[in-house]
Amino acid sequence: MDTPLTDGDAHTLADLLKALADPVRLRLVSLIAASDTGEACACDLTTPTGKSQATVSHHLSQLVKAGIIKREQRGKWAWFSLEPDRIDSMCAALGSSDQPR
Amino acid sequence: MDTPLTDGDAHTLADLLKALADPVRLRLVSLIAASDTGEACACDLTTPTGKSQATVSHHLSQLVKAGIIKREQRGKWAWFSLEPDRIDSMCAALGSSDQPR
DNA sequence: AATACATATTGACAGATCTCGATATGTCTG
DNA sequence: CAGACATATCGAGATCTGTCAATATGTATT
Repeated sequence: MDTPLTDGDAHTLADLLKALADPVRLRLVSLIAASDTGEACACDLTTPTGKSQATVSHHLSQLVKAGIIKREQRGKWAWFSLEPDRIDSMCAALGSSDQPR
Repeated sequence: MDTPLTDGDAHTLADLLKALADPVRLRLVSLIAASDTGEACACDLTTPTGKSQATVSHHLSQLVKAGIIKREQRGKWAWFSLEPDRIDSMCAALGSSDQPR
């Protein structure tokens, strides 16, 4: 990168990083990513994290708000899948700032 | 990724992401990355962030502790440069978990 | 050694974040 | 429509984080 991040860009990127910077949320993302179909039901995500239903729901909401995963209601279940390219583009934004020249 | 992150891996990754998930620290990293020589003196990093000297010093310490940048004392000045590959390997760890298959 | 300067550390405060139990909302089934 | 079930939201407590003024530490200069 030739020019440093603007203040605004830094805030935007920080928000995205923050959404990912939690062990429970990383675990949720990787559980979804590791599923055969690429999506996972909220009901299957509570037990593996060892957190309460309320806590998991809260984390899933944060991931949705950050655009990292998306939510689809199907009957009484909520299904989550990765928002394609979101993490990749975050890495691209970071990658462009770690080359001294 | 075929298997989800372990709890330990998730914590490690989260710590690294957290170190980066702050507008001021992102700004610092990008200022260092954007410098001609690939390194920057602490004295040149205070003004652009608009924060106090103590705050900037604190953020730089966090980045060093996370292994994102390294510090070199040169006379009375402290020079900082990026720790090569640290961010790249973080992205690699993330990238391997955003492919449904 | 005394002074000046660059950076780090300390102590304190405000605000954010994680967590949970309790409750509300929404959806299916009988 | 009543009951059961899945998920979201609320309210509150505990902990973590960003910030700064004040002070300490370390380095060079005279």
